Amino acid sequence: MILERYLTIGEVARRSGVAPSALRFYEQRGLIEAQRTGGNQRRYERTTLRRIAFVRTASRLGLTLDQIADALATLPDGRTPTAEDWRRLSRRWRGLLDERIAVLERLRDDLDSCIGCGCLSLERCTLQNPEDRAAALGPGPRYLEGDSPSDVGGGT
Amino acid sequence: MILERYLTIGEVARRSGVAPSALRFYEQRGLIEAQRTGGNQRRYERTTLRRIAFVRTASRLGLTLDQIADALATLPDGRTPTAEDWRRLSRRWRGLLDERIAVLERLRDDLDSCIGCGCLSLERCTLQNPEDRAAALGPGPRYLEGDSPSDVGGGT
DNA sequence: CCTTGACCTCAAGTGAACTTCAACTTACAG
DNA sequence: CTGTAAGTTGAAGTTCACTTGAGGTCAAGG
Repeated sequence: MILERYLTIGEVARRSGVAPSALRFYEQRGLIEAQRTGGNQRRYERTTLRRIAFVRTASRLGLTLDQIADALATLPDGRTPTAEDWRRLSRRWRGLLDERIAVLERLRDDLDSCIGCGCLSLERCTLQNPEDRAAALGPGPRYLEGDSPSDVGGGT
Repeated sequence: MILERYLTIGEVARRSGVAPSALRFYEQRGLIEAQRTGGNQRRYERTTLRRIAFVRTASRLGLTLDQIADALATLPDGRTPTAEDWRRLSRRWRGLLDERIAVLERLRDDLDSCIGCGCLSLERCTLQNPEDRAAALGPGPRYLEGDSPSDVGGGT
């Protein structure tokens, strides 16, 4: 007999906005877990929704799934995490966000001065400073946020 | 034009900080071009350095190479681009940057209020608002679910 | 002439975060 | 009991921006 009402993967997907395939993927990566029915189907505890919320939010902030897994590993083992547990983890994002905003603002200022001269000179322009590159956005294009940048890139 | 000193791919790589393999890749994607020697080696015009600077900077701002190619396509055909040409293109980045910064700031504010409660609640938390999410990641995760997670009141 | 280092092409690999596919199996309403 | 929606697996595919590797050529100095 099932006292607690567990959630199927479809229910979790609907309520979290995360596709079933992504949930399976998260499980594979050790981010979430599930019970199984006799017929091998996943059944999620309700607290998993909060865990997924954490993962999605951290992901939006630009953390990799590995980093998120690390953060989740600091949660208490035996018991269901409390609000304070989640608070503790979330607080760490604050600094990260501040940093990223600062990097973008610096980039914007540099851009302003470069628009002034139109140079994009490799020798002089701050925009071309390789040191900044590491700090900027990590590898590859991370569009953290949505813009359909197509209206800037031109075309269509 | 015969007097112009052309640059080898290695020289361009050193001066631009972009790896030779990346330069070949950019060429393949139509972002830059080069003359060839009798022995089929690339020789770059000096103005190519500025073009590469543009590509790298736009890339740092989060534009895809396709979008950058579109932008470059608006440069005048016949002549070497002037400082004003580059200025015109760069100006369009300004708005993009502003937008991105604004989004991150909003996210930070939301985070602040969420840290207050530690909830990360799917029902209440702005951070979990699916509308934001659609805008969040551009290409990539596609959810086929059209449901809003606002069903079932009581919750956890 | 010979060696060495820079260069060439094309194909395949990388990594992040998923999605899609094929080929089943399970859960449950009627 | 049966039809079917929803679930299962593992492998492979996707996108982006490159890098790496194999196998070969070119340019320049001694």
